[in-house]
Amino acid sequence: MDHHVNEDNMDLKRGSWTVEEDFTLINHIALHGEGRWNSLARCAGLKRTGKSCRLRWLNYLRPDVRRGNITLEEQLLILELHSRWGNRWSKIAQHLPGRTDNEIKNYWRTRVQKHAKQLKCDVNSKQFKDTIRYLWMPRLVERIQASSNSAATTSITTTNNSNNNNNNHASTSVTQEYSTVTASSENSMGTQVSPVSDMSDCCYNNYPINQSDYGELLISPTGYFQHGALDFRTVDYNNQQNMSQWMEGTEDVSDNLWNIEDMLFLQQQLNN
DNA sequence: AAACGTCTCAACCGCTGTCAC
DNA sequence: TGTGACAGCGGTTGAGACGTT
Repeated sequence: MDHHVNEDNMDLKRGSWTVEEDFTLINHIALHGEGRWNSLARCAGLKRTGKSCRLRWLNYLRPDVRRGNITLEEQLLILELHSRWGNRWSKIAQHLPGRTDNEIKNYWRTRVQKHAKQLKCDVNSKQFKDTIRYLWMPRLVERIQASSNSAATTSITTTNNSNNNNNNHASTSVTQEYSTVTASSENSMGTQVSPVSDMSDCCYNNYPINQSDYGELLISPTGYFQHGALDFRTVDYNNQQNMSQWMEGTEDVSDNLWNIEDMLFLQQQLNN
């Protein structure tokens, strides 16, 4: 058997896909459907493994795939779902329509882990997770609110069309998701509350929400964040320059969620 | 302009789970 | 029950883009 596999592998192509290969794969799937990837690769005349064809289709060629520009709402959802499930990328991707596990994984590695590195703390540490949950995520919610409010204001001043609510659907529903999970997870104080009951509950498309609910989302379920119980002294902030660089951030949306108040708060924690 | 470092993301790899036989 | 084929997952890599000196 190995001999057979090796023989087959001898002329297998690897590396980047060409336009012609993409075209062949798309056409073949349009005619015969996806699945049975090894035989699909053979029948289509592609000198690729079934795995490679599957990956190319799912991550790039599929018509409903969305790439680039991960929105604030999506960032919030990724942070939240990762806090719940860890590196279960495909499971997380199921709740971001059009996004692939690969893209979410890349986002996490390039954006989120970068911050942990800059702070010189473990990305899996409780401190970093709390920083995400009680500083980064509320900041995202604020920004989502701000952008949806300004969008609403703009549309009110330009038109009285009652369908404008649709513009805010993604941001409202995703913050509802954040609210639900924040209230249902375990924090670093060890408070255990009930998990979300059903997978379908998690899909942010399913959540209607009132704008007035936002305020409550910004308060941690136990309130411990407000009174310094979050012990940032255990985080290695000796390199204050690194922290400042992180807070002041780069052009990336997720890097600009910090303002001077956050910095002061963190420094207070250090001094206590 | 060139050399170098860093970042991004598409693609690959190894492993595990599932299913048909 | 064992085995092989395949699908799917998470971790890792490397080419190219981009920024800096």
